[in-house]
Amino acid sequence: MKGFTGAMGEGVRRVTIHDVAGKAGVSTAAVSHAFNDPERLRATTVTRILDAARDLGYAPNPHARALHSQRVGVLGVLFPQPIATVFANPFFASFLEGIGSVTDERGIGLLTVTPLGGSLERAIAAAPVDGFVIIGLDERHAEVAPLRKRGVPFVVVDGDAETASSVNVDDEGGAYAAANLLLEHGHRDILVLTFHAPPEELAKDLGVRGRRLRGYRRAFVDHAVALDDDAVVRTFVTLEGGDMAFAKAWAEGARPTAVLAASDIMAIGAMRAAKRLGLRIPEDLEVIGFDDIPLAAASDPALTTIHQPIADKGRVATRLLIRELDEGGPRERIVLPTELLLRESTRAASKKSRTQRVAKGGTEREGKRILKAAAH
Amino acid sequence: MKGFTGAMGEGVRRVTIHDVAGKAGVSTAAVSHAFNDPERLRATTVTRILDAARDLGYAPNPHARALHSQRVGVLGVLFPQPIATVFANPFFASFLEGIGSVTDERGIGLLTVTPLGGSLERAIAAAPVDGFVIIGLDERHAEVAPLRKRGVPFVVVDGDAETASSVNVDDEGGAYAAANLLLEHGHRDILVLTFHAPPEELAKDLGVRGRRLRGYRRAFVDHAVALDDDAVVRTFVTLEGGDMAFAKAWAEGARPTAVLAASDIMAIGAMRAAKRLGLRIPEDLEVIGFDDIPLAAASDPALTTIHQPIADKGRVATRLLIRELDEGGPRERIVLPTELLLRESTRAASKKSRTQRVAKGGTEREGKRILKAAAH
DNA sequence: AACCTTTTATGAAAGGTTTTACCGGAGCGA
DNA sequence: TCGCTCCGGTAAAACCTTTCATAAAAGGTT
Repeated sequence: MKGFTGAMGEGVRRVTIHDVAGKAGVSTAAVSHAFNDPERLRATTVTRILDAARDLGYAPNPHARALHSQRVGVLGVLFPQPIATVFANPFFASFLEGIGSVTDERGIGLLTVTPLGGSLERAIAAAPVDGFVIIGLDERHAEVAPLRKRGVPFVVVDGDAETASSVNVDDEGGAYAAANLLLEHGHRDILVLTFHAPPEELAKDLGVRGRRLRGYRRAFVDHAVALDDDAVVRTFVTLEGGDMAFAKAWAEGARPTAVLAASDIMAIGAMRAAKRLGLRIPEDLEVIGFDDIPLAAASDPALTTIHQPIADKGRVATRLLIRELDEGGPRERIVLPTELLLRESTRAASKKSRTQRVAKGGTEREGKRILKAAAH
Repeated sequence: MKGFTGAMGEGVRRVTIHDVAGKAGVSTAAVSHAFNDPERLRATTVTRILDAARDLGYAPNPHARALHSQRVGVLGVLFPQPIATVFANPFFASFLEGIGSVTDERGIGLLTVTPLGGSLERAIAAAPVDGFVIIGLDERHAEVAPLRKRGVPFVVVDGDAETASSVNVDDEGGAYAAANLLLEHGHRDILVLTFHAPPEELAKDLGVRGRRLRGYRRAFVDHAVALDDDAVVRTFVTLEGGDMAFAKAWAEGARPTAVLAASDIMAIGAMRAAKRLGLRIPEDLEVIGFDDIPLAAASDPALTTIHQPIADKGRVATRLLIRELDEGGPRERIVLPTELLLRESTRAASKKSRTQRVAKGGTEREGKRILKAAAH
């Protein structure tokens, strides 16, 4: 860890508990008590101390406090990618919003932790936090393992964990519903857009990518439709990635009548490419995404997609972590429901409500029930 | 500060430098040296210590390190509002992206700090950071003043500061350009949407709001057009705020031919209301925003606006702060340029490039030059 | 072998807080 | 008056690391 090396701005030594004790004519212990357990002291003494503290502008040193209590009141959110890309991604924005709503109400700080000089492990070691929410990284990941050893509690989101709590959404069920919709519409030539992943995940269809792909595949099997390997394309989780992937497939002669994208942003990219090629959506091409990012509703046409409760994932994970920190609560595996959201990029099949539930999903309320049920 | 109270997850006492020293048969000082200044030790000793450390899974305690060195390697970003609203706001997302790009490359952590139980002051006191980037808060703000006393360096963004560096954009110039465009298009009945602000700022037209309003007013004066007080409406910086404000003005009989909004999101809200009322944009109503958030380009019609380099503000502020921390660099006042971006919510006036520069603005490169120039 | 100079390693202090154990005194009942 | 409890407060240890001054070891000279 490099960080800063130079000297402090001004030479103003910070006022410490000793200064306050001196001014108030008491011991440092008394000052500490005045702040943390005023009952133990005579009322007059307390006010005398508090007055002195205010005059001096005293505030307890967070580092000293943390060192002693082994608690800083800060939670780390561990991302596998540079922070700039994190904040540029609306998915993470929603996720952080969920986490933030909990930390805020508990008066806890939020530290974003990203690879330090390429190494997540170093970043983890240097982070002054009480626990981690880990997103999109498997517990088995080499960089994460040391956490266990250090005894720092963590919760895994969008990943599997044996030794820690985990929060996931029903990726497979959502993917099944998405593929099922297109197959029911009669499509037989569907382009599947999925994303890049580390080799070990690819090999075993692990992680989010694997689960979604499994859902797609299961629907194809149930409809007795073959899913050609050529029809499954891996690309980047960006608008450009989706655009390129569709354009490339088209250029190579593919003529899909529908697109099944494992992420909204790729779906929107594919729509852009399709429109450029003169295709009408949904008349010539039906498109369905995954995630329901804010842009999905605003895109043209509005994107039919699988909604997943992104902010809720953050909220649930954070509550779990805090409980583990506070009470050493039990490990849990939470799976939140997903939901099919019919918008304009697919043809209306019935005159039912535009928002219909996925068979395997459920309402948000059910999601909370799942959480509660699992809590015992 | 409440935070956690309970016991640590497992009883596994963390491995300390003493454990490593014991295992390697050396003193704790030697272990410290092995990590921080290996040259001082014999090579064989170093490897022996490092091996022991690895076996034990040792990592230096960040809190102890921070306490001793008076440095944690974490920067705080101070927001005047709950964290959930922060991450929900694309403006802040861009801003954080800029900050993050710098902290990341320096291996520094990023802590978001928001009011703790309603009090920013308490949040500030409890935050384990080396310095703050303060956004949208005046240095004179009662909650911020204690920072000075505590000797924690900070940089103010979108606010004025006497005793600290500040980073702002040319709000007034941008606003002038926006108003000027509409006035040149011949509009005489313009609805101005501005936002709520604390009373003291309102009174003196301080802060971002004041500067933008000043720019609008100056243009009106230059065009010898009166700006009626009724035509300046204060509302919330949300889509709903802009929608409501326009609808209300309309309901009260106002029939503006153009809208001058001090923020994109309000402009988009106003467009929504106008479309609902059957107005065509830009034929019946020209609209211009401010900020150039991502949504501005995606809205329908695409919003003409004043671009401000949001991410750059974050980057510049962070570099300034780090320099002050490292070298105690001098205070600076940076003003970054703004830029008029012509899109679809205003009528095309000429066949020139769709992006044209504001007289008082400049390119990004010029922005950097300003920074550099000011650095001496 | 004695002495000097480097090199290598250590002891102890410092950094600021919280907390445990304890102490002196006051009040009270016997 | 003795002995007990309770109150208000304090001393000192503990949290873990880094660093300064210094000691010990190693190596080289005479």
